[in-house]
Amino acid sequence: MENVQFVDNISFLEPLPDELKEKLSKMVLTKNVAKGDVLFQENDIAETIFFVNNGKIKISKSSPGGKEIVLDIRKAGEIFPEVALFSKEETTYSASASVVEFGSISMIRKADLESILLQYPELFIFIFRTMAERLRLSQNTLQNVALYGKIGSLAFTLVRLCQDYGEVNEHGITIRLKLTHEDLGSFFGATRESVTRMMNQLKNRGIVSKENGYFTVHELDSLKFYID
Amino acid sequence: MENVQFVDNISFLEPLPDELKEKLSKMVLTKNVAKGDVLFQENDIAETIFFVNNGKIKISKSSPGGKEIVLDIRKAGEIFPEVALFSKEETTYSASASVVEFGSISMIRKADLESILLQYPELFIFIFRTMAERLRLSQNTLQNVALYGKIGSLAFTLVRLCQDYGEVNEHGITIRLKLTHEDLGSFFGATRESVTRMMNQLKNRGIVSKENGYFTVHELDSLKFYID
DNA sequence: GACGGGCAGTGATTTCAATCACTGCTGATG
DNA sequence: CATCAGCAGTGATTGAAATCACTGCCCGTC
Repeated sequence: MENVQFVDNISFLEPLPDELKEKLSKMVLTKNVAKGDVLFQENDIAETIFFVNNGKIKISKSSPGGKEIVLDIRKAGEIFPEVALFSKEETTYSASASVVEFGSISMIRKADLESILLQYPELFIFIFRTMAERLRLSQNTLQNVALYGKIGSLAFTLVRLCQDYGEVNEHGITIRLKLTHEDLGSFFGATRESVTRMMNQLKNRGIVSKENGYFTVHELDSLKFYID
Repeated sequence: MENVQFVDNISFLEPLPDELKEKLSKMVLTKNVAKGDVLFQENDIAETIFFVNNGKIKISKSSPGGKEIVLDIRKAGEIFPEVALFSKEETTYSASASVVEFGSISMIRKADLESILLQYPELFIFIFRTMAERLRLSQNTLQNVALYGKIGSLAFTLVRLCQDYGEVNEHGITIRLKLTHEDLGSFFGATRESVTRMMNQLKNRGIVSKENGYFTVHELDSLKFYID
């Protein structure tokens, strides 16, 4: 069954008693998604919560002028948007979600997941913690963008991506996400050209390099130096 | 009793059954605080959660260079830092808290409040919602700082302060918080001089004015125009 | 193997905001 | 009521990053 597979993909559901797992499985709808697919847009009514079984989902907000800020990229095993849980009827999503790497997602109605959470506080606590981490991240990013300049924000973003998507190897930490300079800039509001210039600095100092589309950080500590 | 008073001050505790209220009252310590008092610093071990009975508490992060970013100002009836609840042992506060308007606060051990929350899911949901709102706010601020310039951020900050601290009167909405230009700038990372120049623009256009230390917004819609 | 699209690199210029260096005002305090 | 501290206002200058306008490269595909 598709949906039995789903429960196994999402590790934090593991501690659930079999009975609840069964129940959950019946509540979700699983489907494949392709790069570029839009799961929801900012201001749509928030009725559905998503689990990522596979692939990568970009959570972002954009301005009428076409500029975009990426709040997060969710990967297998993660849930989004937790922020919509337990919100009032008619609350809207506060960001958009689109697929950046094809995969599979499972969808559940907000109210259904809420009732499961109330039956199983351990899960509720897990989601609470997840949201607390997002809040910390968002506030840290804000601090960087507001207090340190663009280079500080770039360094912060690279460190963060190393944590979430880093793969340690003999050269350092490789970020397992295909990213252009423009993509990087959209994490903190810098233009492609600015990112290019800043990355050249980092490259010349031997801190970062790029090979076939993936960035590798050679000196994580030097990056942290830029942050404070 | 001090602590019976405390429970009445915090409106979201109201739906609690008397028995739990009683229990809570025994767990909290209430004390008066004066302007400038520091309740905790970033990186202190997070063991205590606070309720504001009275007064205003500033939640902020600062840089080694002495610059500061204000994440929020909490007022009577609010709780902080929710983000620390259910965190692992030894987790530290991610921001500092200091008193900007004297008043009274009640303190409770993190673990004690957690156990109450688990016994009373309605409260847990309330806190969850509060945190979701903070996350939205933080992400919106980030969007503003990164995508719209400083004027956009200033406008956003004024709108936000109107919502949280606004008092509607014949002239418009007066923000019931004593704020200097420097204070305003610290919400989004601008210097005093920049805020002065931008505020002059807004003043000349009749959008905002300041009388004995309090800002009044005359045209909220014009401000929103700066945001998008 | 030629073509075209998407991304990176780079110089020149402009724009926005920080910084520096003052003056002026106001309200609290001895 | 004189003094002083803290905040606001303002011009000049500097600096960081955006914008504009290109060139060059790599890679997929026709």
